[in-house]
Amino acid sequence: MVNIQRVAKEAGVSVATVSRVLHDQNTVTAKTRLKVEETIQKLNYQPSMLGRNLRKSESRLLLVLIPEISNPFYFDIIKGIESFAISHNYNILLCETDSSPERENIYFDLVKAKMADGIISMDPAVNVEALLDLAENHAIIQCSEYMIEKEIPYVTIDNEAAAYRAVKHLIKIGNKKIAFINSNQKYLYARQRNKGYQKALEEHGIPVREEYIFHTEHLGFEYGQQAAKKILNLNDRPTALFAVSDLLAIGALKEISACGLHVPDDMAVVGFDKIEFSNMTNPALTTISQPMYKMGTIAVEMLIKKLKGEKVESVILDHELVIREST
Amino acid sequence: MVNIQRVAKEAGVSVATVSRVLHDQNTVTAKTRLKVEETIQKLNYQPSMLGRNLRKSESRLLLVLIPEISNPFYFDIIKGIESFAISHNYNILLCETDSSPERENIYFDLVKAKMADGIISMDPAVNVEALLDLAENHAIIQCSEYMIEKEIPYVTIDNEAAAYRAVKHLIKIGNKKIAFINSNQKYLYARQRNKGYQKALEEHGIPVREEYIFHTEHLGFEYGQQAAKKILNLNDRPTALFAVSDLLAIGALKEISACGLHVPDDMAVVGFDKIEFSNMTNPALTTISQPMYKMGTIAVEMLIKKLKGEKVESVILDHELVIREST
DNA sequence: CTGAAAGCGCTAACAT
DNA sequence: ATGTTAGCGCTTTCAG
Repeated sequence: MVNIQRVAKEAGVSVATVSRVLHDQNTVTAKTRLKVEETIQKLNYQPSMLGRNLRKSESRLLLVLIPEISNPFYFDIIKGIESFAISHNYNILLCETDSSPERENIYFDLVKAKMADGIISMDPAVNVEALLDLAENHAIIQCSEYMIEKEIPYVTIDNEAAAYRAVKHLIKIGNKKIAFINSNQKYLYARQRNKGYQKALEEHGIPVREEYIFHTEHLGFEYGQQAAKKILNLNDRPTALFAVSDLLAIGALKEISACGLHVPDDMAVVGFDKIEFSNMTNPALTTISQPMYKMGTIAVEMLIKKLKGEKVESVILDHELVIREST
Repeated sequence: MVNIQRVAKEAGVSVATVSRVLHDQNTVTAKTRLKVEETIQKLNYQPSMLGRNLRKSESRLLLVLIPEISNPFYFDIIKGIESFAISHNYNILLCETDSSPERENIYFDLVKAKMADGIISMDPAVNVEALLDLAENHAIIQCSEYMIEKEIPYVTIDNEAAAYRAVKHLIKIGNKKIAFINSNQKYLYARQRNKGYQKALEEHGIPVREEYIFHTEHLGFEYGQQAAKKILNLNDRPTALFAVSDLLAIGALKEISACGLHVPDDMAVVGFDKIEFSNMTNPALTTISQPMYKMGTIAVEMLIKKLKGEKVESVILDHELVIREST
């Protein structure tokens, strides 16, 4: 392996000068610079980041914690994160936690061991204690999910307002019996969306019926199917349903048509997230769209600021209702 | 930051002893070990990987190159890679190349700069020259895609046999006019699957009709839709279609039902990959399943072997035909 | 404008 | 069983 010493010797200069050339410092004569650059070419020298990292005590690696790599909700966020990070000379380590504390710990340890500089956490099931603990000495940003009253900066949308908007849309087009497929209430976003659901109903004088509200353990097609099955078996069958995730809504769509019913005539359906699939279903899904890509870029921007020691403020972004064929 | 020196001083031993305790070497007295362990606890010492990495000249980071993070084809492969890697103390840097050479180069440079130890390439559009060049001095494995006659080890399935199997199934259930949605022939897998398609037809005395073969630039729903549109407009309309990717097949499904036609009665459809979503379509998609997870674990296993300097052999895995409602 | 040298935190060969 | 020490490759301060 050819190192900086070797280049210096070959070019007849000191390692300091090679380093200066490498970093575009103007304190080098054109002539010296040329000589060094030629030598670098000739020897095909590539500076090792290992040395650099140790010296500067940084890794330029950022961790992104997500529960499941296959959840399409994260795709565009990750794209945003990646593009911003790369353009600022950071790399992204995508970490699938499976919402398991052990798995999470591996990644937390990576930061403690200086193998990564900071974390963007998108796992709603993250171990809060551990995260807060880590945040004392390390740069951490939460994306999409967050903790009220805690000092970890976050970027998110207004979940309550978004759910309210979705349900209000269902009411406007004539539905009064609206089922709600929510995920586990231990997640803040689930509680907030539940609030939005209830608020919309109450505002229109529609009583909230507990038997219309369902909770799923995970976000996946099959959980949507199961919930839909229960909804369809209800005595006083709802005419519409709102699911907190497109995945759940798509599963429900499948179940509804499997029962020979028609969307939206027999049952209107609204999802959440506007994942790409949601336009491929039959009928195409009405859903809430979040500015994913932007959320990603903002999250890294905040993280990099934090890494520099700057003060960062949390951000709440706008959402949109995308009306398609399912309502 | 508390370092090994500090621990050594505090515990009244040498840094070597601390290092020995850290690495579970038995050459340390129980008493000394205890003292050191207590000190580590007390100071909350966490060894820095930066120092370790420089010293050992390794990063324990593996790159996984994929064209698109959102392509479900890769999900289980990645899961397999991750679990095997983590259990062997490696971490995975998932790299989205967008099939762009510039983007790819960023990652190749990461390896050259010793920031990563090796690469698993799954990008069929990878810059072959650059990859072969890199492979001269670095550990590289190809997964799913590969190069014939080149020395980079790979793990894959028999694409020709799989396509042959799919088309033969369509013939068996009574189809003679079978359209084929392939991706760009510049990819080896596309050429191999094309061979399988032709072989099945020829074996049953069915002439290969050029107008039944379509090529898409990318693998995405919308490309499948477009191709299906053309197929449906054909004078002598096919009664079945085989797509080289579930994504394409699902797009086709959407288009077919949008035209008021019925699958499988008017048009039987077979996909490829058995992505999760392929079971959520209406009707559920018949498809070819590859042992993704296993492919992933084998790929890392090969890479780690290579890193150790061992000789590795390429592997070809089995596939399966999963018959569902679309045929 | 350039060079010498310290040192980032760790491992491991060698010495005791 | 434990300590001493060189050195991984780099950046940066200080001197000249």
